[in-house]
Amino acid sequence: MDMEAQSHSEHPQALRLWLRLLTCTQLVEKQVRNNLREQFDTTLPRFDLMAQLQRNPDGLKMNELSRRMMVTGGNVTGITDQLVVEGLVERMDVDGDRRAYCVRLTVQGRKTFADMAKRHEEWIVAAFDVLTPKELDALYKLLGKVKEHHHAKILEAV
Amino acid sequence: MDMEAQSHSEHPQALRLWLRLLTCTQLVEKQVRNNLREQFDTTLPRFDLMAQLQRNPDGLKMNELSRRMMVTGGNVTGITDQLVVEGLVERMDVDGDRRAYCVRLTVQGRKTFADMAKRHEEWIVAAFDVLTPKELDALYKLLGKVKEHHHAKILEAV
DNA sequence: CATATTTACTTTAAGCCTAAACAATTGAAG
DNA sequence: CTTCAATTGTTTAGGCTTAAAGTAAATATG
Repeated sequence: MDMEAQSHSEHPQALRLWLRLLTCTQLVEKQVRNNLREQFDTTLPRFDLMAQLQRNPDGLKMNELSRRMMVTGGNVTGITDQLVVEGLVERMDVDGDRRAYCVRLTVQGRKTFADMAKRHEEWIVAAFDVLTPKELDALYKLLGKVKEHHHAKILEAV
Repeated sequence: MDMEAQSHSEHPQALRLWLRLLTCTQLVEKQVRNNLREQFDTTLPRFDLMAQLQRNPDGLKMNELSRRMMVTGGNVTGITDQLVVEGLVERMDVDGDRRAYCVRLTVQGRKTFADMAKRHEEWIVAAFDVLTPKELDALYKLLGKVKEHHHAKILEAV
């Protein structure tokens, strides 16, 4: 029994798809959150922020983190504060712009993230291992159309 | 530029798929949240709770709402409190169990929800109208496999 | 240079969400 | 009946998230 279990039959296919998309995402996401909490005593937002920094070893400015993570700047401030207290990231001054910070993983942060990322990948692979490589690819491409469509509509509105 | 834009090429296909699934869900969800706020001055959790009650005109107990919405009981308490203050739902006593409440839409709640649901359906249809009916169905079925797989793993763990 | 606008980040208030602890009731077992 | 366990719902503390307002610095414009 979950959110989509009772969608009315007269609902258009798009609505049923949306509920199922939401259900799938939430199932996987809840699993990841639980695992991060139980196995590493951390949270998904902190993991996501560190993942961005891992991909950008020279560091990122707060607004770049905000854009990449698709969350507000105030949110990045709070998560970064926590990670600084935990000693996993550091704020570095930016030459030539005293307004900005450059956020980087610390040595400890890189080590900690590497451990988490390894397990995280296993969880994700397990979540989708019911699909064949062909199905995985088909799903990826279909979602790509949805994503591009959304992007196009945003531009059109401007 | 979003969360999946920089996933490393050596990442397995499952990881790339997960990031894209998350991105798509967040794009649509953010749009729905914004529309609900701007056009109806309400939130997605309140809309979701009312949607459950709309499908169950005789009302639902708190724990049934919790299960269907896939959130904790404490969360349902908070959202219900808000909707009661707004006059959109009411708590009814349950005969024979003085612990439980039965939550129902009020007359005003049914009217308000009907307006919102109409617009909500339009937003969702628009979000996926880039897909043909065949593609919609294919996506629905692929996600169904993922969902059932997850369900099966939960049972297996017991 | 001086003013005005934009940019980068933080703070605040409010709501969502969870896990854990709590209170009250029900039901089961002796 | 009595006691113990399970169920139902709430409360609490802490973290995430946003929109909006605020601060400080950079930049554009006259």
